[in-house]
Amino acid sequence: MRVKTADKRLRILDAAVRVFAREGFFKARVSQIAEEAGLAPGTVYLYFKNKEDLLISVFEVRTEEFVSRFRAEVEQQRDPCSRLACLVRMHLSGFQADPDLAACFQVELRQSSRFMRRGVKGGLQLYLGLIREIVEFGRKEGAFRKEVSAGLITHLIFGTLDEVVSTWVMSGMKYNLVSLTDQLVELITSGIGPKASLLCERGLGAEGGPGNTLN
Amino acid sequence: MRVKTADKRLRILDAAVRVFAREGFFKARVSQIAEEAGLAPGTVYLYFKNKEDLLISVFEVRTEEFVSRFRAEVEQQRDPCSRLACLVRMHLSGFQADPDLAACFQVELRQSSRFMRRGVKGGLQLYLGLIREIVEFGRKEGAFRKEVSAGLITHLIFGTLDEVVSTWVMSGMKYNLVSLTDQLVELITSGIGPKASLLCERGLGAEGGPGNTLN
Amino acid sequence: MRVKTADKRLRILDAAVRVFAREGFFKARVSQIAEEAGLAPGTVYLYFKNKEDLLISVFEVRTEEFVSRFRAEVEQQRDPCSRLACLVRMHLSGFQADPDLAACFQVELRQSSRFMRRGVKGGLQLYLGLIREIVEFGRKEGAFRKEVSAGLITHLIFGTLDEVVSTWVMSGMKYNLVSLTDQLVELITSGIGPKASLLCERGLGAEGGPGNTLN
Amino acid sequence: MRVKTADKRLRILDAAVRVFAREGFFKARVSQIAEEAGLAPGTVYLYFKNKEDLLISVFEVRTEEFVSRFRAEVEQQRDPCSRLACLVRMHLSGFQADPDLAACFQVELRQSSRFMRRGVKGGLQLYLGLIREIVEFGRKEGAFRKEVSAGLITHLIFGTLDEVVSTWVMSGMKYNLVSLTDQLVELITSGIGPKASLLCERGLGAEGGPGNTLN
DNA sequence: GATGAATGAGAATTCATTCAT
DNA sequence: CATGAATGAATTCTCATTCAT
Repeated sequence: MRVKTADKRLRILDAAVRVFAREGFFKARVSQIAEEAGLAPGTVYLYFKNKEDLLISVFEVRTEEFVSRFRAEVEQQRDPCSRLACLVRMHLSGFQADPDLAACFQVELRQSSRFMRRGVKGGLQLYLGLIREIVEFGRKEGAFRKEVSAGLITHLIFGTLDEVVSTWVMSGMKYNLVSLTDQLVELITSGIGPKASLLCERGLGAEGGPGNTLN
Repeated sequence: MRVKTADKRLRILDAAVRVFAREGFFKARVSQIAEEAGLAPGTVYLYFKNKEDLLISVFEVRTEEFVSRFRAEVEQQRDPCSRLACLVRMHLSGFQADPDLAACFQVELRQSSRFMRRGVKGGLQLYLGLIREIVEFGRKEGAFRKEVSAGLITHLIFGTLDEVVSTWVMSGMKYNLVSLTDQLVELITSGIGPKASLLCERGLGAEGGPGNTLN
Repeated sequence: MRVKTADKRLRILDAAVRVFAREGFFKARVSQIAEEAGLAPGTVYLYFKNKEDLLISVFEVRTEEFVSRFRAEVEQQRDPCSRLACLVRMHLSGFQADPDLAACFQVELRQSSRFMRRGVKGGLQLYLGLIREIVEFGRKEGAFRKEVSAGLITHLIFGTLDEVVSTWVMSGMKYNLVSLTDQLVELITSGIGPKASLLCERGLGAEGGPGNTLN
Repeated sequence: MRVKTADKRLRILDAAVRVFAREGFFKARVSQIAEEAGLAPGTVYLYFKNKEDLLISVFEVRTEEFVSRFRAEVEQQRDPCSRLACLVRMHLSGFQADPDLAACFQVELRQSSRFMRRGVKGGLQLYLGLIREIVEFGRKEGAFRKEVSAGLITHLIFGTLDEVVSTWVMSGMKYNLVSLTDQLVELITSGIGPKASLLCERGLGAEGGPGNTLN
């Protein structure tokens, strides 16, 4: 029973990601999500309060997965710059690997005023927390500068990643997002590293490819 | 007639900013905006195609004003770093000076799927264009690095500013946004400058004040 | 404009009586009422707050008409017993003449919890007020007793009339309701005791006819 | 098993009276009634066809109890007037003693269209039957008049009692209902005419107390 | 008999938008 | 140009009821 119940919740979440990505949040019908999950419309409301709750739950659940997966990976790196690079790469590849989820996170989710007004504390704070850990670790190790507030650095990193992914989504997801990793890390680390850019030695990879709107 | 007409258009836009900020985009009633502008509901449709067009027009019009005002100011600076600093300061102070507008731009506007899907080319591209000009100028002058794509740098700058302002809005606009200017510029320029951070000599100003969620 | 507006309100009320009587309050569709009034569904909501408000407005409007019509007639009688007889006759004939309205008042209206909880002060109080005037007048003239509270008498009269009409409605409106007038007046004025109080001299009319469930 | 089963049925009925009185028929949730009876929602449907059946069963069961209890008491009186007085007193005190039941009978029950359309033959007919027996007995004994139809008299008695109790419920059950007994009996037996028919000798008791809306 | 998770029908209502005046 | 009364499309969500366990 437990299992079947958890299973249903997940089926609804998966269906929601697909339908939200395909139709957009407002056009998406709850009945359509239910059908795609193989359930009756009313059943959705046994697991989620309403349509917006469903959208936000998608974000929360997936973000939690991301955060724990990312953290496990990140902590295998001993070098602060590598940790940052690891995060950036996973962030970009996470979305590149799941276009539906990318559309949900970068576009549809923003149409929830509850989300935009940061009425959702969980997921985003969790993610910002992970970034901040990396920042604090880098400072402790002497790899990242300490004169600028850690919060500001955290938001610079998140803001940059978010904007880059959004631009990729908007431009039709046509170019290779992950290939921007090195350039991004270089930009960010050279900014937050105390000395010049040679601390983090990374060759600057190829651009995202043809049509890269970020060029 | 011309004047009165332009006047009405402006009155509607001003009313819209207030009502959108106060009620949020979806709760905002067109009839309420009309009333606040001293007009009948139908009249709004003589000037704007629909409610979303009104929201986006607010963005376009205000952004155009911003861009031309910012550009005039920016171009008075001869030094690339100063130009960047000027932009950052104006961006932050522009929103700090008009909380209603800030709420509109950072929260309500995102609820327009047309905006989020970048169906709006004008305003945002204009603003990104202004940032890019500064970046290109800095590169030409040898103050900003050339190994990383200018587009990426542009998005780093915009993404960071946008995230910082969003965070300020969400946290209740309680701290001083403008006072973050120097730290932000330092972060950005030290990242994008070819050599170490001493190119742009700026003292790191005070933090945003108590309750600054960016710390 | 005024006239057309008033006209629409009336058209809606008339349509509502018909639809409520035909379908019952809950089965009645607002869209059906609108259609029967030759209007769009939304228009109903320009004149009435919601479906229940429509039902209650039917009651209020019609009761006000009844009360002013009844009062005009009643006051032409100089004798208290005649006044009472006049009221009873008009009450019964009012419903007998309009079966749809009878169904609305005796059945559908009771399904509004707002009405049943006496959330509606206007109409019913108005009608009870009219009955009470007759009672007070009769007491002043020495025709009605003073040892029993006027309120109780008022409710005896109203309760009896209401129950008699309800019974008639429920039994299919098959017998002649008005013909019960004289018996009712006699009962009310003289009670069920054996000797006819000859104060109010009225022959006892025929029964309501075949199938009269009140026999 | 039998006993436990009957017990559950009763627990459901008791819970229903409380919930209907507290929430009103429509707002009342079957699951809430079940919970209050210490059972699962589905179990209610082993004992009752549906929610309306539950409401009507409350009425039927309680009315049957009333009728047999009232009849036993009434028949101990040998005098027709005393029988009537006994009925009136028991009717009033029955409701006064159980405010939840009063709310159910006078308000919620009327919201059942099946009840209002007299789709329920049992309980009400039973009660009307009891009243009628008293009327017929009074006629046989020469205490009640024969010129008026017994049915009409029955309905006068019931309508008056019903209206008086309804008014008491609506006004918040604040005054003493039972103390109206004597006045009511006097009114019914002797009418509203001026001279007290001394047939039924009963002192006119005190009014219902302060705030009595029947005054 | 008892359970309670799942069902799915069903319509009131809002409000952006129109267009006759 | 301006009005504002009228329109009508469009869908979430509830909760009584069922039935597999």
